[in-house]
Amino acid sequence: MPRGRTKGDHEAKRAEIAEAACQVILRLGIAQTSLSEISREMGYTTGILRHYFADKEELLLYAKNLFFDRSFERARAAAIRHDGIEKLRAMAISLLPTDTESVDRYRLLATFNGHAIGNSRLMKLQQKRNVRHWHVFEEVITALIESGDLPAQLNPRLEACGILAMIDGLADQVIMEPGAWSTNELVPLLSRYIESLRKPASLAPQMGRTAKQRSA
Amino acid sequence: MPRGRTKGDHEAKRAEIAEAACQVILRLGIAQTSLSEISREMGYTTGILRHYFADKEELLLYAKNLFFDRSFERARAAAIRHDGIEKLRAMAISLLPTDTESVDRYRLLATFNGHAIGNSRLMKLQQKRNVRHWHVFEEVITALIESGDLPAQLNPRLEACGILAMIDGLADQVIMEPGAWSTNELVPLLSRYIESLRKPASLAPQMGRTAKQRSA
Amino acid sequence: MPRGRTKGDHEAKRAEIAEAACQVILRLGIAQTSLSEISREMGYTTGILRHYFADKEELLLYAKNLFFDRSFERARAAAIRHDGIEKLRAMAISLLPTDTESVDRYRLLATFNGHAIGNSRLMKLQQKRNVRHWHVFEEVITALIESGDLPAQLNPRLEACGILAMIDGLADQVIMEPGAWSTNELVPLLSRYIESLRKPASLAPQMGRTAKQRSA
Amino acid sequence: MPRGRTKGDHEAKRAEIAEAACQVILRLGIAQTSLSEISREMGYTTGILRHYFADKEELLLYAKNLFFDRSFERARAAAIRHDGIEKLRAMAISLLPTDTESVDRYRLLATFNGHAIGNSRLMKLQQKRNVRHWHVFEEVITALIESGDLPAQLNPRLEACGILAMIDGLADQVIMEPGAWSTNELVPLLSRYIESLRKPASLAPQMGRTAKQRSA
DNA sequence: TATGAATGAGTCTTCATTCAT
DNA sequence: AATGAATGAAGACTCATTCAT
Repeated sequence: MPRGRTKGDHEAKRAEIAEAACQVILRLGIAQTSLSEISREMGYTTGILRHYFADKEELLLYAKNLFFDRSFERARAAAIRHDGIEKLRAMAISLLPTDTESVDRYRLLATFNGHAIGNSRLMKLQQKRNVRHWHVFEEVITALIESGDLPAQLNPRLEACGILAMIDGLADQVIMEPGAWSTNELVPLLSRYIESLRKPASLAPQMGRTAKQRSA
Repeated sequence: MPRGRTKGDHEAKRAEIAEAACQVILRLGIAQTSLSEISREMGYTTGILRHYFADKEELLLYAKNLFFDRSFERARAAAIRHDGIEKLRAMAISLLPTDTESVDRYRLLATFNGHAIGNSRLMKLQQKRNVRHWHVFEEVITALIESGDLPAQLNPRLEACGILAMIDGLADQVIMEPGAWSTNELVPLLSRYIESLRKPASLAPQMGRTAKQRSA
Repeated sequence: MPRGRTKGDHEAKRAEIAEAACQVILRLGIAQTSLSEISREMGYTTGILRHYFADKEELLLYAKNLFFDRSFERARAAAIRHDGIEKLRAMAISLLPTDTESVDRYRLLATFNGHAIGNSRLMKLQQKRNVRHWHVFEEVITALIESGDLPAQLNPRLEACGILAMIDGLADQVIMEPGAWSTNELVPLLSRYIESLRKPASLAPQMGRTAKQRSA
Repeated sequence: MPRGRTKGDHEAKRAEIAEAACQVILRLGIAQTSLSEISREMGYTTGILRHYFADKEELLLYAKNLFFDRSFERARAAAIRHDGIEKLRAMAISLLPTDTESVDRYRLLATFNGHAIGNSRLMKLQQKRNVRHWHVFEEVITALIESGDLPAQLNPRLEACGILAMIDGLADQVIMEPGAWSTNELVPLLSRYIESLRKPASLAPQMGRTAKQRSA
């Protein structure tokens, strides 16, 4: 082999760099995340980054995708062992921030989301990830409706959005006060939400914000 | 001396600057928000900022507080005209992102939250705001339990967290795809969630992520 | 006047900076002309350049224009005191590099021309300057033809190009060996060239590079 | 050992690299010409250059010489088939930029000349090339004077400079607007210039720039 | 109060060069 | 001979901050 180095290393190194970048972000915040700090995190010098990424933006983008695009695979994997509405519940719960690693993942998500505000290019990329995410849920919900496990009047797209909202919202709370919420509290909360999809009667005729119908 | 309004003007100018800062953040993203851009937004030059804020950090902090500390007052105000569980619903709905202004408020929130990751000082400040926020809900929920409108076994603190999670989570979704979700969809979703608090039977005995108990 | 500084300074400072840039280019070459060297040349620090120029390219462009766009005004001024073919001669001679200052001007010209190769944007700008330059000559030649001072069969555009070529070519030679050519040598050479425009008989029937007509 | 050609290959590779360097310079400009771009132009990677050149400067110098040192051989070759003043004309015309290749040669010349400004070492090298260049013309002119084809009062050194100036000056114009000047225009112009050497009467008594003598 | 000139540190980016393979 | 990983220095550019007016 006349190659000075092997080719496989390249992608692995990109991942290593991305990992380092995430560590720095979590430690110092994205505003203080400099390339020199990232390379120092790895024990290298700045110049090396150029071998693997065209510029800082590409590096951050890669880092973002590397970690988040995997999360919905996790959800799919969690679903596979369950049936009926349990499938939905298993998926949702698998996405909850339950340990340091998953909390950090949500901290990174919050970072990248915040970073995308005001940057339409980044925002579009975040959108895409998000859409892919709730497609996973949408599919399962649609199947559950067809199988009769969930009421027919549910809008799968909206319900997928709702579940994701609940999960992300809880994650936001956990991020903010890591010690304040235990898995034992969050799981039942999320379970009850999913359970509530089965009796969506009250969803019927509600309009806008003045909503006075129920007082009748 | 007729300059009695001097101090008031001073505070008014601080608010004006903070407003400009938020506009710039929404337009360019916080990473691209420079002091010169903020002053240009107002039609002034950089030097003026020094008269009103010690440094950039103070300015951003002030901007953040100015807009977010008001949001839960809005919720309180919305609650006042309602009774029973309707009070809770009205508060929640009043916080939903329904127009450009409120969407922008959540975009700013996402920005500041992301910006606080990795910066413990900022994070603590965000926490405080958040705590104050769900205290408002906690109080109302506690009152509703006492009045019998909500089941006694509910944990007010946790339920407040849940409602806020739902609202913030929905806001996150709206931020990402502003046109995708209408108020007519979000309000019933949120209403159903609040409705589900009334029958928390299923909340009882759920553990961890394996959760197979209910299939018995 | 509530102004911190006067406005007139601004343009003057730009010229001062441009002047410094040219000095550095002449001393170190354009490849070694860094912004820090330019600011050091002026006794300032690097940051100041940003007040007056968006980036390095704009600075260099401004420097180029500042010095070269004036040169053909010099030619026009030189022409004004003369008539007939003497006008042409006076213009041409006024453009010759005769002292340190004018030699430096041609050294800068060579630098900027070389710098524009491979950069179509810069090249277009150089073109424009050049075109304006020989328009000055073209006009005078056209007038001299009409007045009968020069033969009617001359192509003013081509002859303008020829005179400029002669001048620039001589300047190139002078640049390369500053001491080798005296004004006393160059002026007669250029004069004879201009003189030769009066008897353009031989210009008639010459084609391409094989040119065998004279052997007849 | 059948590697008798090793050294020849080495030199051939140097030329190949130099050729690539020139292509990159013409495409991107010398300021943007990086070693990695040069090696990429050849389909190699950066490391290879080290085997053939000590550093970048040596490479560029080699590239410069490779192409320009050949040009006056071209002139000599063109001269050989002609006699009398035709010899001079043939030489001059052979140096005119008439096709893409020769235009590119002058573009490179302008680049290297510009690059040498402010760098005395490079400037001296350019000088040497230039001197060799007009020595070729000087010799021919001297011979033509001796043979009576040109007037005795001509200064061969100065006239060589003049012819080169005319050629280089025209080349400068062609470089700037490649499509603007045809060979059919340039050749007669240059021919007339050379023709004018035969009647150098007017060269006699001209001084400085005030030159009013001829109006007597 | 407001300006804008000037600073200077920090960051990204480029790139020639080295070297193990 | 050729690769490409890694270095490290240098340069452009950004920007918060200071300050004389």
